[in-house]
Amino acid sequence: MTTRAKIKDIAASVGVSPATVSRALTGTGLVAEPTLSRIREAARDMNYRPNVSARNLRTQRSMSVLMVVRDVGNPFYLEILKGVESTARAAGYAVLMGNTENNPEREIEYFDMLRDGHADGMILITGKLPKRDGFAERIRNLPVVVALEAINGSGLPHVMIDNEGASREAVQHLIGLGHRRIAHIAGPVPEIMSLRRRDGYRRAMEDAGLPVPEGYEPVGDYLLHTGERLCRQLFELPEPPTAIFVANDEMAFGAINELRRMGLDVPRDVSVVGFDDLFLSQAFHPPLTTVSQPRAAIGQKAMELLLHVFSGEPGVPETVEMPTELKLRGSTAPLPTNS
Amino acid sequence: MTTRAKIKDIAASVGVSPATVSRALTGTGLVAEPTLSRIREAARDMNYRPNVSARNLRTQRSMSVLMVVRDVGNPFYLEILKGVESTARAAGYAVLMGNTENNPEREIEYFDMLRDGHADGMILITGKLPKRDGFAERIRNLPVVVALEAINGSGLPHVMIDNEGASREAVQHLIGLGHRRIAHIAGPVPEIMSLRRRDGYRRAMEDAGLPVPEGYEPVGDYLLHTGERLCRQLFELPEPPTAIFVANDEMAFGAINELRRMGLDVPRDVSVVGFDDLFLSQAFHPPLTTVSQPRAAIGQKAMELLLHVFSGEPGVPETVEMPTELKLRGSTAPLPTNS
DNA sequence: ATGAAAGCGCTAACAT
DNA sequence: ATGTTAGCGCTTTCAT
Repeated sequence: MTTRAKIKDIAASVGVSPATVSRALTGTGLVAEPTLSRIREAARDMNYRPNVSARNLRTQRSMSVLMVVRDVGNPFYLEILKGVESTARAAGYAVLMGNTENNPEREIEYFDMLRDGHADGMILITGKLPKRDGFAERIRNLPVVVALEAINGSGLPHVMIDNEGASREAVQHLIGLGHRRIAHIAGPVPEIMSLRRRDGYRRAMEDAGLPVPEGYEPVGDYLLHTGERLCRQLFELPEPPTAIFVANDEMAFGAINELRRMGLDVPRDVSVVGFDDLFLSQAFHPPLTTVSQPRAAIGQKAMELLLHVFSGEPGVPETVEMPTELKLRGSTAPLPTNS
Repeated sequence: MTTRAKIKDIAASVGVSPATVSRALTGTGLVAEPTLSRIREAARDMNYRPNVSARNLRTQRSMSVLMVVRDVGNPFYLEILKGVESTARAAGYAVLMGNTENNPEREIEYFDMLRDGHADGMILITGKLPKRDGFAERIRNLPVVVALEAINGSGLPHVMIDNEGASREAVQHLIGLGHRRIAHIAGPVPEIMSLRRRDGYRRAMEDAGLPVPEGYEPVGDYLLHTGERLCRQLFELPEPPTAIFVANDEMAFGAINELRRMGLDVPRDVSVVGFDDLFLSQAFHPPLTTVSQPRAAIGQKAMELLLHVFSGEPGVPETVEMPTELKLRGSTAPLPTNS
């Protein structure tokens, strides 16, 4: 490994000034044809690569974006990352991944990275901001786009799905199958996303004139075992449900496993609908009927929004809503007429 | 957002030279106590953050590492990333994620990023290197660590599991349950990892004096539907197996679903063992008996190896082997004695 | 169309 | 213990 070639080396080798080499290689200024080719050739021969630190220092941009999630270990975010990444790459940006683990300190660290020049912009998928005084104001004009979960009153552009509408559709599907005793296992309830999904459930029930009995809306935390526990709880009620709309797939898996343990068959005895359409939802038994989110498209859109912000052009939309799709699979069935 | 404070501004405000400020803030040189505190205070007041481009340009390091996988969408890599990330952070490094999608061109791009100064080192989890002439030689001395899959003859340090030993143990478990007709659904076979797992299967069979009949080693590609297809194929053989060792969980899910479709019960009629211990393997029905890899620990170890390389100290081990664990769950059962 | 020169913000010799 | 100075590699005025 010889020492790295610098722009000066190319200049010397071709017999021009460093400035000309820079112009030729960045394609910005005009360089005459005989010189241009010779410079490009020399660069290739010498295996030249521009030093990003030097370039970034000079141009005051890093050509990187930061995507911050609350848990890198969650496969859900990966498809979003894919969408972000491909769009970013196409525009010449690298993507850095950040992981907050729900720790506000770490969120702040990532905002700091933005200010450090580590990245030119950020895509936040964390559902909340650090509760520092004046934090929301301080970041209002930072190049940040929020994905997946709204952040109350942050004023930042965000790309979302219609959680309430999608939930309503899911519950309407159950109602259409003849179910009347439909329960909802909710997500962690102070969070906007969980509330929206529960709103959708309530709305569908109300529209159909169906009651939501006491105990039909247990609150969970999106984790497998909680799905099991809350499902058991539902079936200890005097009038257990015949169908459950669960706020995410992971808890839905738990619920289905618990039903099986209780000797109930899904979908014959109980119908279950999830939300997310995880990688394995169709491999599950029974294949899960669930709300599918266009994850890659959400990532793509978020990155497009960020590029729009970068461009400095006006008219960045504050909210972009992406369509969802209710995937009808094997975990839902008509209510037997004699039930 | 006022304009960003620079080191010069702090120097002016405190009444010292920029060099002193730098020394105080980096903690490197000794700065006397009255000055030190005043500088720190001023930095905090002015909300100072060092410009990374400038620092990197000067120090010739980026304090970032690159973790490159072949598919960010695969949840399997996430736990590894977690291990890498926490270790990297503790050492002051940021982690960049790269995604090759099995495209050699993109792999080369990431190697280029290393040379660009984008990152100081790289953790590769791709199982192969671009087949450029002389590529292996060119990178031999680069700060690169390979994780999870060996790269034949790359000479790079790598952290692995004992694929052969773990597979052997898995098959021995089936043998111990009384199974004799044991098949193996393999991974893509030119790849080392698949070969090792198959070797482990063969070794266990041979040690037990069991035959591997024609057609008992179909070759797959780690995908769900392939698991289904190859499983069906196995049961079209004159003597179908009573147990299957599948090279990864995803194909194992497919196999189990296919068995159910064929009216066979797992584990009553057929036992199935997987490899990976995915997030949902214990939520699956039946819960999958499988080989668990210490993913976070693998990531952590890989990063530690990279830090060792950075340190310039000798004695970087070429291979580190991490322990696996066979998780006994519900997809395996003793062979009925009258079978 | 090309060159000369300055400077992005920081750190590290070298001096004192 | 602190200041002076130079320079990391690049891009970009400003000349010509």
